[in-house]
Amino acid sequence: MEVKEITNRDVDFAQWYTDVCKKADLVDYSSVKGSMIIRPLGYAIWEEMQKTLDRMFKETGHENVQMPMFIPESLLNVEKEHVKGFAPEAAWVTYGGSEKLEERMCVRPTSEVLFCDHYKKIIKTYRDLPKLYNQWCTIVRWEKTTRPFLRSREILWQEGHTMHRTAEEAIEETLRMFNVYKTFQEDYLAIPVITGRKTEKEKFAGAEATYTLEAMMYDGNALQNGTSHYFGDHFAKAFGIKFTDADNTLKTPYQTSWGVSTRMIGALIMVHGDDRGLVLPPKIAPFKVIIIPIGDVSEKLEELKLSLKNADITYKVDDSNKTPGFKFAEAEVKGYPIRIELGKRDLEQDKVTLVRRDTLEKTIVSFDSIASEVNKLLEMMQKDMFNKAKIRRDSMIYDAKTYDELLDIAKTKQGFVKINWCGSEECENKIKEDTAMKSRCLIEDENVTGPCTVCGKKANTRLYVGKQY
RNA sequence: CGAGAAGUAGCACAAUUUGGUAGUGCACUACAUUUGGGAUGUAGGGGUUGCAGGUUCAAAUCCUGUCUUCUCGACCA
Repeated sequence: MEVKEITNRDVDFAQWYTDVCKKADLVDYSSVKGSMIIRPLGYAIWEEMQKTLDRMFKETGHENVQMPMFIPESLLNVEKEHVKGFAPEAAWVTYGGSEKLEERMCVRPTSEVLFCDHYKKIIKTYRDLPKLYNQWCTIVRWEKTTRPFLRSREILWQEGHTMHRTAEEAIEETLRMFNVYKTFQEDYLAIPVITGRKTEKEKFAGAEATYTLEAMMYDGNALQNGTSHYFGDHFAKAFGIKFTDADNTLKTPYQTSWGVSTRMIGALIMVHGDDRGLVLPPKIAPFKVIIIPIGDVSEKLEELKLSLKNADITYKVDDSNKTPGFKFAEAEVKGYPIRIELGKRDLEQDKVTLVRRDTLEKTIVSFDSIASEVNKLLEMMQKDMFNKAKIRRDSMIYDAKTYDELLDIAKTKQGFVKINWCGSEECENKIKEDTAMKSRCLIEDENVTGPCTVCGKKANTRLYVGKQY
């Protein structure tokens, strides 16, 4: 296996990202534009994400289902804001075999309408509520510009769709799942996220409110890393979903949806990676440890494997015929949290060398204490990675009081900017035209002092703006 | 979708200007020796030059179309 130079992260971030994706064997391109091949390491990371999230979904009462992949045009047309948002990027099926279809069908770009169509049939009484469904699937959006993990035409994701008896319950659900995402991203991916509501302009097509998780990449750009939507009863009304409540009157239920995708893998790369390649937070790494035997140490290797296994530490062994230096470099590209160098020199004193991937710091420990030392390091590393990312992010958040200040920051710095905002779309558009920055989310826990940073009129909220992927 | 660039072995490239046997390095395979930061020796394998047409005695090379990738913009979970 070849390990080649990776472009310097500070010289050309875009090229660095592509290099890491390819050289860590996460993805490959295919002959299908905009669809990526997720290779074993990339997919294993996704499986780790799925495993944890699926558990969290089930702990909060959700059930998995599988919906159709195709949406007849008439069904997509039922909710008009929704169609307007998604029709421009829908892929259409017009033939079945050699026969032209009477009604064309799009490949689902998201499944709200399919769930509604189904909910209409199965919700009759308040006793049927809430309905808490989730599906793991792929969706298709005909994106024009694509990049591995960040934006593709075929998206591997999870979408939760729920129906509730009251608006309050639905809002509670929207926020509950929003918090599940936040916990997952911060505790498992070690990615600090900024959370808040999207502006009217940026919210999901058909939603009443969209809550977003915004992560800052190493280069200061934002990546929307997950969303949770409250729909009110728009879709339910459009679809005619009704239930009999306890007071024997017909009512319309309230709806939510929420999703995260393999885009999170892109975030993982761009938040934690370095010039040597991928750096995986221990909790999401498919293998916590890579063992590199140096010379003939087969007897001790078996012993080591057993003690890791007994401690439930997942590992891989690189027993190829390469030189140690080569194996070290490759282990670094692939981001294994801990490398164990098992060589004769240390073993003579009953020691082994542990190297943590994030700091490349070496620790020499006694052979008998490996498992507990590894666990200690993994735990420390998980915390350190989060803190490091948070410190960097916080140092790249600016506050602009005046429009000139905003323009200056946009020109000379990278990162997010906090501003005062009057709430008008004109001001959002102006920022975008002048700086290429878009609204990230509202800042609801800060008081507004002073006028709108853009137009100088009365501001009624604080807002994060920033460039995005 | 607009502007620009590029596609020759797994990768990086040469041969294209001036049409004439597709080549180099790394990687790969076998064996041996090695092993604490990208090994060494010996012997080997791998190509319808992105794809489709056209011009020509002859096309990697010239012409047309098309696809894919990258960069920037527009669009966008």
